[in-house]
Amino acid sequence: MSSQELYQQTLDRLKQLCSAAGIKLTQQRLEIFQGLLTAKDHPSAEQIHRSLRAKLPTMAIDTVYRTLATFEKLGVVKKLHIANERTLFDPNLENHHHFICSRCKRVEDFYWPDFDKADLPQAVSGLGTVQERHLEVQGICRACLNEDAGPGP
Amino acid sequence: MSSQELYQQTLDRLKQLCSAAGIKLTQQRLEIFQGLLTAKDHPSAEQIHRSLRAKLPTMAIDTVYRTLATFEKLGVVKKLHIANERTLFDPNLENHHHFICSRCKRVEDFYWPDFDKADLPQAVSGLGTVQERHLEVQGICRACLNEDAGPGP
DNA sequence: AACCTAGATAGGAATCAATCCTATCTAAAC
DNA sequence: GTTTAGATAGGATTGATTCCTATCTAGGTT
Repeated sequence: MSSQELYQQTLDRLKQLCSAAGIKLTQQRLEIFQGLLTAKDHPSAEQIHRSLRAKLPTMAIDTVYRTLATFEKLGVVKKLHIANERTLFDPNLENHHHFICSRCKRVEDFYWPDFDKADLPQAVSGLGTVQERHLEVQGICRACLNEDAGPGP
Repeated sequence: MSSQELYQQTLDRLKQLCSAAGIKLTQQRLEIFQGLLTAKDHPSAEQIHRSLRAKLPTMAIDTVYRTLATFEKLGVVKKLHIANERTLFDPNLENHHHFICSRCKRVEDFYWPDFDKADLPQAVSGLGTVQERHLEVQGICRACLNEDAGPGP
């Protein structure tokens, strides 16, 4: 698929989402949407703002926050709150979980379909109805482990 | 056990923790420690500050934050980051998980020892070494469900 | 029991993410 | 093209958290 076609597909998808929600398809929303889809990690609002600055130098950070909040309602992103990190936005819509490096704070996705399907313990049903589950695993990532090992003496 | 004995036990525990870490046992640290142990929920720094104001009217909010950070290092509390909520501090040291009401944001603990012991999927070991796991379940709590039902017509 | 001193606190100032305000702009319906 | 409800820009504001520094104190010393 050409990049022209990819662009068209992206635009169509957002057009569809916006019209379904009854909101306008603005240049800003389109750009932020594209920025999210091309992001391979979990960007913060400020990262997105910075990455769009070259193309749209007048875009306000408030617009990024507002648009991300809108996208959250549309189900395009989910908020991520990691200790000592600013709020991150996850454009990965598939059901997934997070591995967080307690040293460098990098966040990696992983999948565990068997767990997603498994029953939760009795105790939980007593607390209320469940909408979703998210597993957060803390540890040290490969990169940081390699740093520890370092070059030999 | 009398409340006098309970107090003594609390004081001994903190004394031990502080001397092990080589830090001073101050009045403020003791009070915040006690406030945490008696809290049945997950208080914010400001809640703790408010609850101690009557007894220690000069305590600075900064001291609460600093002390909670110290306690986190000592392993006395864990930080909790819930969407759209201020940072909460969890004094529950047992291995446990959280049920978060997406409506009222109340956080409830639950336990799942079988899951704590279960193996994580292959994918995770590729990402790094695991230190801990925490399951976050979102849903609607009993109280909010009852509100929905409301009084009949 | 007064003395020392490294570490701790109080109080106010500063920071920083996030949101609000409002005049202006624009997508999209007519 | 006109209209208008909803959206944005840019600056101001809020609110949680942290920093600064003069003062204080826990806990070891004599």
